[in-house]
Amino acid sequence: MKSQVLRKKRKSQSQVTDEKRLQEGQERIAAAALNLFLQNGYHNTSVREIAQKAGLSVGSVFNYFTSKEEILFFLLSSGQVRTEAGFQKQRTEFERLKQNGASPRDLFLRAYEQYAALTDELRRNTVLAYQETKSLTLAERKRFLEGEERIQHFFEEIITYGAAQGAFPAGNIQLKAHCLLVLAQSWAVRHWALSSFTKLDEYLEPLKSIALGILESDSQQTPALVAAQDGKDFALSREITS
Amino acid sequence: MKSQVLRKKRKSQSQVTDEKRLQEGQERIAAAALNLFLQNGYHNTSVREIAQKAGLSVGSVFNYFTSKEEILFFLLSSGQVRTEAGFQKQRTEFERLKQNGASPRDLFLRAYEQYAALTDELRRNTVLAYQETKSLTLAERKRFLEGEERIQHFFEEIITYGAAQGAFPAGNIQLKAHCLLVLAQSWAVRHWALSSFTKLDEYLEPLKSIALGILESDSQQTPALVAAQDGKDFALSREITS
DNA sequence: GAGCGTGGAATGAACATTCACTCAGTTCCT
DNA sequence: AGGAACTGAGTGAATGTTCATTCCACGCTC
Repeated sequence: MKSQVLRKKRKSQSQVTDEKRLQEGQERIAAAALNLFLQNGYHNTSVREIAQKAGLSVGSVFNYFTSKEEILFFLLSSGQVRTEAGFQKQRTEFERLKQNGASPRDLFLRAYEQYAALTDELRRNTVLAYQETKSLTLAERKRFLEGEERIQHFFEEIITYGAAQGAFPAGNIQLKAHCLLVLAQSWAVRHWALSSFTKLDEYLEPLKSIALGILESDSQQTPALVAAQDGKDFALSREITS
Repeated sequence: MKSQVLRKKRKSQSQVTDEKRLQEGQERIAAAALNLFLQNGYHNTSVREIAQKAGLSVGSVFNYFTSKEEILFFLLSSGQVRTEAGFQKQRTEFERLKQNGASPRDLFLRAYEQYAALTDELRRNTVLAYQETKSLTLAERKRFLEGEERIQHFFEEIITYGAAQGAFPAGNIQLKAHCLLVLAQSWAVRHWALSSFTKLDEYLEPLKSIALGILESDSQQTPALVAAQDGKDFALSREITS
């Protein structure tokens, strides 16, 4: 796959040419940067600190990346690349499972487990993504969000398949995919609020039944409106904030 | 309630003394800052820009806030303050609804609607919170996260009450509250992925049935494990990322 | 094996810029 | 007149990036 992730401009004359060495160096620098970014934020981390943590000089960092921002983009997109690769692998696996007569429900659970496992492994990258997407240039930000959309589409496909099989209702597929994604990602993003779950499995296990509930929810049948007898109440939220 | 949110050090001699004027000024500056922070991020926004947008000079900004960071904290915590105030108001309203024989289910829906409305109104603050919590000092960051926990507790209380009434199963209350919160907040945080929902209500309406599903999910009964016949598959997620 | 040339890689002082914050002076209002 | 509020040029510190220089591993020649 090479390193098509980065589109180098190579304007500086001194640049690492050996592909293997380049990749290893990038990985090392990025790993150091990830720690610092998560600890202090992107903007409060200087290139000097990154260089020091990576065991390099300031100048060398710029032999591996053309800018500080490129390090950030490297971190964010490498998470996506891995996730998409995972889904691609699943595509082929799905065919096999379908042959074995696996139900849409099982297919989904399988995919969800794997996505959750990935989010767990890339927990730090995910957090960084939520926090620092804004620090990218407009073009890179757009590219990144497109990747996120592609991931959501995977889930939409799975749900669509299940709906076509009549396994779950067809309504609001986009919303369902969104909710499923968000709940999985929240393991990373709001990890501080889930301290009672020490390991992913403890969180994932109950989450799976919630996820199935989402899949099977039929959003067409709206739940009865509450307190409809008292019109004033609905202005309360506005009142609060004025 | 005064403005206990901010603990001023007042080291500079020139400071706005009139309480009312102070608050109004802070509101105006903060409003200008919020726009800029969301557009360009906290660190890419200079105090000069904030001052200009607020129609003030640089120096004056520092008559209202002692530091740039204090503006950020003001924005983040004012969102929380409003949310908590909203919940407090609901507390009393709950008593009235209970008298009228409202079911726990209705109580919850009522609370959820209001929280969603608040999140919608404070959408910008919420996004900022997710992005820039890291830019606070450690002490302030801690204080902010404590506020978030308090909000989650409100939901836990509601669920606990409903469970005590036997309206929904009691398992994993913390998890349920977390999921409900996250899904509501995702309207703000992942708003770009929900472009097909133009108005909060379009999102909230189907979300409510999902939320009820979460409430009623019984996480004790774990869903049947998938592909249990093929042990290798469970290592795949690890394989993907190596 | 000694001496030399070559070029990829590492270095860190230097540069230009930006920015939060200050303060001496001014304006405004009563 | 007098104090509260405002002003904005100035300050010093910090930062991303550059580049002239150094380092070093290798192959070549004698």
